Amino acid sequence: MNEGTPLHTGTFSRSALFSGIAAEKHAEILNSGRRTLLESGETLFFEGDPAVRCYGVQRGRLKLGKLHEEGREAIVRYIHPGEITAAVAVFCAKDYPATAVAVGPSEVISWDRKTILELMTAYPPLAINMLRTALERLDDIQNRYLELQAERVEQRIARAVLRIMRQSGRKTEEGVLIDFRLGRRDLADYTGTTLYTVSRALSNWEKKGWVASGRERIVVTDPHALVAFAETG
Amino acid sequence: MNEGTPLHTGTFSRSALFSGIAAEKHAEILNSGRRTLLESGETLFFEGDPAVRCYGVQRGRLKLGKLHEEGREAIVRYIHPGEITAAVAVFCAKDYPATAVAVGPSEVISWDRKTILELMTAYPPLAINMLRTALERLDDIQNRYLELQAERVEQRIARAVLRIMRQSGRKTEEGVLIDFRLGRRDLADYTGTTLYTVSRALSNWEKKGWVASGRERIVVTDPHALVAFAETG
DNA sequence: CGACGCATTGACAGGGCTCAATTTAAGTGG
DNA sequence: CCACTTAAATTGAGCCCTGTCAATGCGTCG
Repeated sequence: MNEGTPLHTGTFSRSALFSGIAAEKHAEILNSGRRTLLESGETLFFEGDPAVRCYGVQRGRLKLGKLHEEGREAIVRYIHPGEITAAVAVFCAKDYPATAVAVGPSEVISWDRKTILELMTAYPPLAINMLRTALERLDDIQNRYLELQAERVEQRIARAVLRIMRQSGRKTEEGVLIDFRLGRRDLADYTGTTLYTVSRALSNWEKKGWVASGRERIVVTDPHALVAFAETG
Repeated sequence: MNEGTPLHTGTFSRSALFSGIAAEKHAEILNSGRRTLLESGETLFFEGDPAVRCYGVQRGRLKLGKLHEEGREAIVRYIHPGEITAAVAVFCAKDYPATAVAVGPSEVISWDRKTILELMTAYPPLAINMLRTALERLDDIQNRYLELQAERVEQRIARAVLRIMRQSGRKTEEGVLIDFRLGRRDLADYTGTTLYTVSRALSNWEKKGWVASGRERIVVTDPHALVAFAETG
């Protein structure tokens, strides 16, 4: 699963989060956090008030999900290296009923509420950068909200595949491979549909030669065609 | 339209945005912005890079909408007094294809990118407070995203009415009145459905005695029943 | 190699969108 | 104050997309 070159790379310690902050301060900020290794499938919880922490992903990938009564789960987003998550849990006092599952072995750095607030007061650019990423996500989810309202399922699935591909694609000779285990069920939970509909869409695209898919594995063989479909319906 | 007592009040100058900042600095921050009066129906645009500004609502109410090809509009949220909007336009360099329409006569204060960044660097709590509200909205829209995925339309409409009621309700002897012009079409754009479906839902609830509605006017006569319906389906 | 989990495919039903025709209410100008 | 205009709301009929359920196939991992 390591062939090909990634379209997009990110490392936490030199992410946009630290722009505007002197390089020698990075280490200080990183050291005030706690490093944790996660094995594939391990779950992080964000509930339990005093102990809430926010997490930066160093290595690996987290699947941020939220439950909505009766077992129906939705995937809110994937958290890639260089990104931070669960800030909501830290800043909005109330419980944050979400869970993050490690997709593959991962490494995270976490801070408790008090520490992160002190760091932000000490380094205003840190607060501003966190604000920027929060706003980017707000924009992202607002767009997905619009799509969910206005577009047909198959179109939404196409957009989701493309979005994930841009974040986690590896260029291979076959096409762009999504380089982590992504099942039909995951895509369904991410786009708000059922695994059956996702399966039908993929079969459909496979016939047209736009993708090649297998068990928890998707390769986009004709990105242009898929983009065209995503945009015109 | 002024009978009854509001459930919820807000003024910009003493909003959560300024918590942790010395009172005498409020005026300084407010004065570095530009005051604008809007008449009902007037529209703000957030595109046009150099001039982008973010807006705080002093008085009145803004309807934040986003277009999605072919005239289909979605209402992202209502901005109430004490809240700020269009921070996305300021922080994420790209265009923010959204518009805010004044619902009733309104007054806003706005800052350009440079000014707001300087203010946040000078007053770290300002950045932290903006981060907090951004995260609250992120949480809000994530929840609505889940609802859109998991719930039936009628249930979503109920949640929307309740949400708006909590923000903009006035207690009258008839029930809780939503104190601004809110048409079927608005509710439909807010919940991702059609005005026909909204109309049917309201007719339905009217028969049950949960609401009393008229032209661009909704009174929730039995909030408990509506809450029960919103939560159980 | 066997068993479990993931994926595929078909049949079916129904929720909600679309379109069209009316009715009701608000606003406007004489 | 009333007639007129215009926009909002209601209601019905039809149909399509997509969720649901069931049966089967297949790839992986223990």
